Amino acid sequence: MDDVDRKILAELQLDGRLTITELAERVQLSVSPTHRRLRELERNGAIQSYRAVVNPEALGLNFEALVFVTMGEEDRATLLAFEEAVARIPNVRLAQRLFGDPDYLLRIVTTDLAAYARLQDETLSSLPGMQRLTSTMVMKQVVDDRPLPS
Amino acid sequence: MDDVDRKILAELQLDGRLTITELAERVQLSVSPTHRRLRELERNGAIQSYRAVVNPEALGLNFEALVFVTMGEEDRATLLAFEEAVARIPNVRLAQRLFGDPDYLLRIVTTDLAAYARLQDETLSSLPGMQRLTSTMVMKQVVDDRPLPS
DNA sequence: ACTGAAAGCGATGCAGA
DNA sequence: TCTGCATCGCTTTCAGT
Repeated sequence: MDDVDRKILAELQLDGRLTITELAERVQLSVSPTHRRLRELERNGAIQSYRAVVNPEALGLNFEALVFVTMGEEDRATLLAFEEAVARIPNVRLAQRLFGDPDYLLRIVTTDLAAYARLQDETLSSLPGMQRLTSTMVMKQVVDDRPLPS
Repeated sequence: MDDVDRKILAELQLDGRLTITELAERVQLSVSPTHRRLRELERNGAIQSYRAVVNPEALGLNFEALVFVTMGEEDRATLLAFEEAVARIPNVRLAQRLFGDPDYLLRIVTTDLAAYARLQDETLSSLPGMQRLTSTMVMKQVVDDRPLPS
């Protein structure tokens, strides 16, 4: 992991479909070693995947909420069951376990407020071990899933 | 935006470097119309960009925190100044304005706790209009920036 | 570990239905 | 709007330094 590798990661976070030819020009190296470095970054897990960034509104997903979860039981089995249940809900884009209170943050997208209300009532509020939910509507994306800093 | 377009978006969220040839097979169409549809999805903004998903640890970014921000002043000019200042901090991966309290959520990555402490003291705690910060360390990614649901 | 070249394969554009 | 084809460029591998 030298400066060239870091530059490759930076460029591919900005444009994940860069051709190796173009990438080679940007890192000032010929095609072969650029190709070799890229494959190695993929192999060793520095590059986890490639993704198209899709506009949620194009899919009619116009509503986003953050949910703060406080757990009632904190034993290992309950947390595992909670986390597996959360991972099975497709509307959950991000779920993080936190230190302190709340125990979890969930980032959730739905088509609209009504769909969210249904999701909370039918699914979220009966997650295993969950004691209390506090949810907040997102008004605006100020910084929207930016690349990692160098 | 028909079912084929939705399928294209779903596939490219799973693998943003799919070749058009491979994509065409997955959506059961020949290469030309698949190509045409893809370019149209890019042109109309349904596909906003392509990204390599990089493992933060590969770049030594081992620390993540969530910061809840309560504003002291809420006039338009102050909020604008706050949002612009936040957007200029490279460690901020996500910033959202929320309804209710807190006013903003920030998702922040740094190399370690010490670097975060420095960032909070030197930068975050003097953001324009900011009244109060509450920060929480992230213990674990349960669901890590998943594709949008279909 | 990089350079340069050769071969295979995909992207892109076009004719025809 | 689709299929099928032709051209061009990129990816991938390999010999040489």
